[in-house]
Amino acid sequence: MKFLSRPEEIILFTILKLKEDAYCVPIREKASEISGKEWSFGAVYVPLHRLEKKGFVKSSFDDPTPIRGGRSRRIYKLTAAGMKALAEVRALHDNMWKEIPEFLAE
Amino acid sequence: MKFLSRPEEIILFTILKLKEDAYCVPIREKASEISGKEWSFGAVYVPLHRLEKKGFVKSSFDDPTPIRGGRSRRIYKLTAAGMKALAEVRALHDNMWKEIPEFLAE
DNA sequence: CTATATGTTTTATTTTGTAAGGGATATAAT
DNA sequence: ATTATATCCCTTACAAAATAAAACATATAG
Repeated sequence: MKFLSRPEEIILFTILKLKEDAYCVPIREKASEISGKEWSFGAVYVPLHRLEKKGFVKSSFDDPTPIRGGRSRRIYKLTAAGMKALAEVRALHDNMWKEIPEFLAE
Repeated sequence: MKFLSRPEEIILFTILKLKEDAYCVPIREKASEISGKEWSFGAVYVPLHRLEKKGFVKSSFDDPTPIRGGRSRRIYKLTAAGMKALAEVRALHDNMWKEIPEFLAE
């Protein structure tokens, strides 16, 4: 197996959706929203670091003077490789399920 | 997170597809076919046992006199809970991706 | 100068994934 | 009969990943 794990997939996906605002706090919120489950910070950070190590995301501290307090934000962006990995896992799922009628999903 | 892992999903899915013939050897073959990657026996067995422990599959030795040699086969079947878990993960994926245009997947 | 809001990061534990090898039994070949 | 071969099951030991919980950092408000 060399596919993205499910948490990795969800995290990459939220980064894709959040665009400019993809830093830890909203990533965690959006991931919770999408999946309907609570995500701890560790559940976001640890995979995120791994994804960066693998070259699937790239990060930068994009905000030298934050508006309200707290440290500057580390913004994440998908790389081309990350995009490809996401697409791969999407295609896997779509191919798997495409012949199975919907009612099995309920 | 409480979703099926990706290997768990794929294994449950192959059991669903194989119906009566869902024992280890063909499960492994079909999983390889679906995912396009090699699966070791351990990669099938260990998750399979875990799935049984959790009540997502049920197994029985269904073949007292095998045709060609070897031991009798352990046949796996999805339980209602397994079906539900599979459907849940399918729905998660479908909801996630439904608004994202196809071309992002290529 | 303390409290609060906002974010990041690490650590320790549990869970999961994988490769490699061992054991069992029925038929085929000699 | 004895050996070989084909099928299949199962375990174990190691590696990787997921998660919860807590620690750390700093800008602004009072």
